[in-house]
Amino acid sequence: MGTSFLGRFDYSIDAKGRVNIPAKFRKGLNPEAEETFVICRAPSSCLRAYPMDKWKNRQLELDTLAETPDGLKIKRQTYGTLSESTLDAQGRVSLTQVQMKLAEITKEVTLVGEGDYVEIWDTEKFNKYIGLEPEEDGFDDAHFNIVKSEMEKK
Amino acid sequence: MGTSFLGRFDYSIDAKGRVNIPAKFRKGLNPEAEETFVICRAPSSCLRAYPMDKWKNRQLELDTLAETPDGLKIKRQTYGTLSESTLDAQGRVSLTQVQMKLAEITKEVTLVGEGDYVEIWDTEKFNKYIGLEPEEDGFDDAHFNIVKSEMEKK
DNA sequence: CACCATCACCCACCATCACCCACAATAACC
DNA sequence: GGTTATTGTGGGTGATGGTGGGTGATGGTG
Repeated sequence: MGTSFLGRFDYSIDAKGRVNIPAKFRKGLNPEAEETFVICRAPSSCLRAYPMDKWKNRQLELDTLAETPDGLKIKRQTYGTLSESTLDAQGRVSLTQVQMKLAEITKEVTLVGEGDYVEIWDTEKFNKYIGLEPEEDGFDDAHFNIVKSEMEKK
Repeated sequence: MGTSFLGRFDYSIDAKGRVNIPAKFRKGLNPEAEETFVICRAPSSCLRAYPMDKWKNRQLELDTLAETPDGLKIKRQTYGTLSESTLDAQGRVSLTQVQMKLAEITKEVTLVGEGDYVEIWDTEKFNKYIGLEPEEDGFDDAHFNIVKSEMEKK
């Protein structure tokens, strides 16, 4: 099975593009994942790291996409930023230049466990996105929009 | 079986039209492929390289196309840019003039593993296509369009 | 049949990455 | 609170992988 990834962790990326994976996540890894993550692009120009076993499902989804302009683009945008990375002896994965450029990662990195996968963000960018600065982030708007649309369904 | 091709790799093409195939992909090659790729045209004016064994399936698909104007055109556009290329001792394939012209390949080349096949692009062209510059690329739009159309099916 | 261009094969160099070790900082434990 | 285990960070090095060029065989052309 493997446990699900939960929690936020802040690390730094070194000159070789290596980022630490939280010990907690490493311990929860499925043996079938073979210590390997698939890292690719996700919405809002961030990265997602799937342990190998979980990635399989995601790939199945991608492969069923029709070869429409949108379908092709999504596939290429995903595969075109993708890499496989196996944990080194210290429990790190490494990012490619392309991935770092896309996610605007420079030095500080934030990992967010979201169940089956881990998102990798530039720390500053992520803080802005979630609106660590109170009252500026649209959290309330998004929340109330959803509540509202739920109510309209009924 | 052979593993599926995954990941992006950037190389350069030499004066003889030779492009490297990632060591990772070579290792995943099926013995039945006999180190040989079939290279042909794909949507968006790029190239696809199928290992011989996987190509067979693609050819079956093509052969079932009806002889409508569209069907004929697709077949001729595919067969008309096609070449077979066997890996040399350094693990490279070579592209034809026609293929390079079609894909606008000059020097830098990007290979994208997409499961059963590998796409070959001019690096600059590909970066523009996938929108490496964040927030300008329509990734989110395409993503949400697909999610939306999935929801509408249900 | 002679000539020339092209391709397949061979060899040599250099950059990059995977692996290894070493240390610092933190957390856990007694 | 002191000691030990764990976790995160950084850097060196040898093996592997990518690039470029030379040469003889092969096939097309006049």
